[in-house]
Amino acid sequence: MESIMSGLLAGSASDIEQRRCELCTVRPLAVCGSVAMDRSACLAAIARGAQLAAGEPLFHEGDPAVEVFTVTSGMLKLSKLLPDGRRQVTGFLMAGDYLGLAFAERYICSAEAVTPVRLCRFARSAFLKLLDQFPALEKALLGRAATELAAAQQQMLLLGRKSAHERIASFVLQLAERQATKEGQWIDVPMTRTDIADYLGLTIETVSRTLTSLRKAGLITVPDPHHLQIVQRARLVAEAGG
Amino acid sequence: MESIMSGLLAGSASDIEQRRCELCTVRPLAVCGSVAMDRSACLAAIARGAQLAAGEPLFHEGDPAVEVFTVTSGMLKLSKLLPDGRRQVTGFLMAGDYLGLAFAERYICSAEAVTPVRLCRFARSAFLKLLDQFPALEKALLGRAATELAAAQQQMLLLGRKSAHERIASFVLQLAERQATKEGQWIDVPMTRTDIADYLGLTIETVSRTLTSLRKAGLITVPDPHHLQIVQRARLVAEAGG
DNA sequence: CGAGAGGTTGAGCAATCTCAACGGGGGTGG
DNA sequence: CCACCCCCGTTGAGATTGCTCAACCTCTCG
Repeated sequence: MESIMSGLLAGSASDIEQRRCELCTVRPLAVCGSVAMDRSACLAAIARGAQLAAGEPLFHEGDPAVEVFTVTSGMLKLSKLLPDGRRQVTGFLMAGDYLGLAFAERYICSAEAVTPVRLCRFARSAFLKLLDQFPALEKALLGRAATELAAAQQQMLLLGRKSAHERIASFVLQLAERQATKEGQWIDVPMTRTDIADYLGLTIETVSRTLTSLRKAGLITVPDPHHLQIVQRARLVAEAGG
Repeated sequence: MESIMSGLLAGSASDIEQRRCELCTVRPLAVCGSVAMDRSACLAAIARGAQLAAGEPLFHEGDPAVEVFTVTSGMLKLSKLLPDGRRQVTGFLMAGDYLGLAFAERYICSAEAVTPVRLCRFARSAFLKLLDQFPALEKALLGRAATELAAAQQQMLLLGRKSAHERIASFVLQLAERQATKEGQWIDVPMTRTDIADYLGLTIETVSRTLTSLRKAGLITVPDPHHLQIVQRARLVAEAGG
């Protein structure tokens, strides 16, 4: 249970290994941040572990939101669909992220595993009770929501006003940032070109072409479709256009 | 103070008139919803009234977030800028809306009055204290954040995947919905074509042309640039593409 | 009365999409 | 074990949507 707390309260990506939920996995837990709590009360929240294979859906847009989740490893994508099948990926979630905003009655988007995923699942009702017991958790959640809102606005700026080159450059930089990559290190790209396209509001062909163009211009290298490396960070930042 | 509470707790747009903040305006208050509260404690929050003329900025992206606000009348727009001046409007706020998410140290976007605006302003520190005193307020805020997040995701879908026609049709329907317009009633369009374009990720020319095209197709009428009317709702919904 | 802001319309252009072909890798079934 | 298929990614050529540039109109405000 502490891990949920720490997952929500801790921000840095460096201690991901220590965030695994002890109710869900076997891994013992590290210190639990600043929240004082009654562990047995927490245990009452009937958390359960869960795993998803790559490509497996967790829930669909419009399903009743009976559970909330925290990701302990792997990557998920959130998406929305238009009736004719056009898709918009609204975000990628990684270890430590929270899923299924506690106050909507139904999920507002679909969630699907990009890589194999491990998570903690909680009955929503139990989670809501937990919020009452631990005000600090509620504050953390509010902070999380604010962060997500800021990210959403940034993405609106990208989708509404940036060119394909700028979108791809921004995306690469964002990937690097979330992985705390140092200059020259490999960056993991777990998602497919289709996922990237649906995230950036482009087609897969444009994603592919633009990556090729950045590669040919010497800003990045792309050893295989699921790895890349930033070669000229400054020029890539310029290409990202703010 | 009750009005802030009710502004945050009440959802429906129908009682806007009863939401005016009594600390800021002269209007007496209606019932205050479900929150028990100590009024004098609330008054301690040093709320102040404020007015803005159309076009006047309230704050800019990146400014230290020393105050939070609730809108009591008029319309505001939120926007983000790229270094070269491209703009994305991330939302329009109306009476009852909340401004300046309490947990960020700096404003993540700029706010500017579209029409003359009245609002309540609170020192952020006082507002945060208030949150501690009234857990229900915090819950309401969390609910607000969830709603905004859902709207943001919907907007990402629009920006990433919808055509110009679909964007305009969606926008018109959204305007009608927020004004609780009945079929055939006039819809107010307080913002300029530039604002609409920056909200929908289009140019003003495309906005203008597309509205003309919807008008010529008989789906709407546009008596003047700041008013319109839905004539064939079903076809407009179809045009909005989900 | 002139200037400027906001809006509409037209013509041409270009970024991005669509359609199509092709190649590699992995899983599956014969 | 191998052939086949399917998914994923890349590349090319042509089509199209929406942008750019430009003219013009109306209304408001000095």
